[in-house]
Amino acid sequence: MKLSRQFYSRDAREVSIDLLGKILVHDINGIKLKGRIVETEAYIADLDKASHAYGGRRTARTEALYGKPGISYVFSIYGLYYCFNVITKEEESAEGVLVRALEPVDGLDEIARLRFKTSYDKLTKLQVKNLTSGPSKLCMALNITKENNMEDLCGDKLYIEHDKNEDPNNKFEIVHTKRIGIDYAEEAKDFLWRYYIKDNPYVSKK
DNA sequence: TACGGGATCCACT
DNA sequence: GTGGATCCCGTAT
Repeated sequence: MKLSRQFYSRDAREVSIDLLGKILVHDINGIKLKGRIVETEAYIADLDKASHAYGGRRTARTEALYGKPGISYVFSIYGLYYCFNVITKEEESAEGVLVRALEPVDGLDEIARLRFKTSYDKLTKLQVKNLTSGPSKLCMALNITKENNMEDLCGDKLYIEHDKNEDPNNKFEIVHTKRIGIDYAEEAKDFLWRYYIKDNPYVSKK
């Protein structure tokens, strides 16, 4: 079952936590690439010097952050990579969740090809671990690019769904810790706004 | 119009 | 653990 607009219409920190264990799906001409979300980070412009929209900064790039909950914000970084966020809370609020790592679930051969140009069964152990264990790795793996910026995740192409195999009696443990790669953000760099599933091998950094 | 740097990854040491 | 890749965007001139 697909996550509803309502799911996204909450504080980015709550959404970050509840996204753990959910399945990100990119439908590429009928081939479904799927990964279980195992690591997220919250960004809340009003409180957060690490946010691209801090201080009400509003440009062509950050426009998605101000959009309605449940749309994507994909930005490019270091000239060659992309990062994927989901927008939360409400229009004009500039809150979002960076999806930092996935555990590959479906479309494994296609994912392996997109990352390493080979089939899944030919991957080394290290390559398997590196398939989706980082924010830009997962974009390469699921073929998420700037073309997917401001995509409505309540649509049929790029969306997030509940994991039907999740066992409600055996809930995973969630670690709350500091975010990555934002040392410039002064006090905000110490906010415990990164969340991950304890002991999952695809988490980008312990 | 120019310049500097980034919510990263990878190869190499 | 370190540095290079590589380009788009934000900010200043």
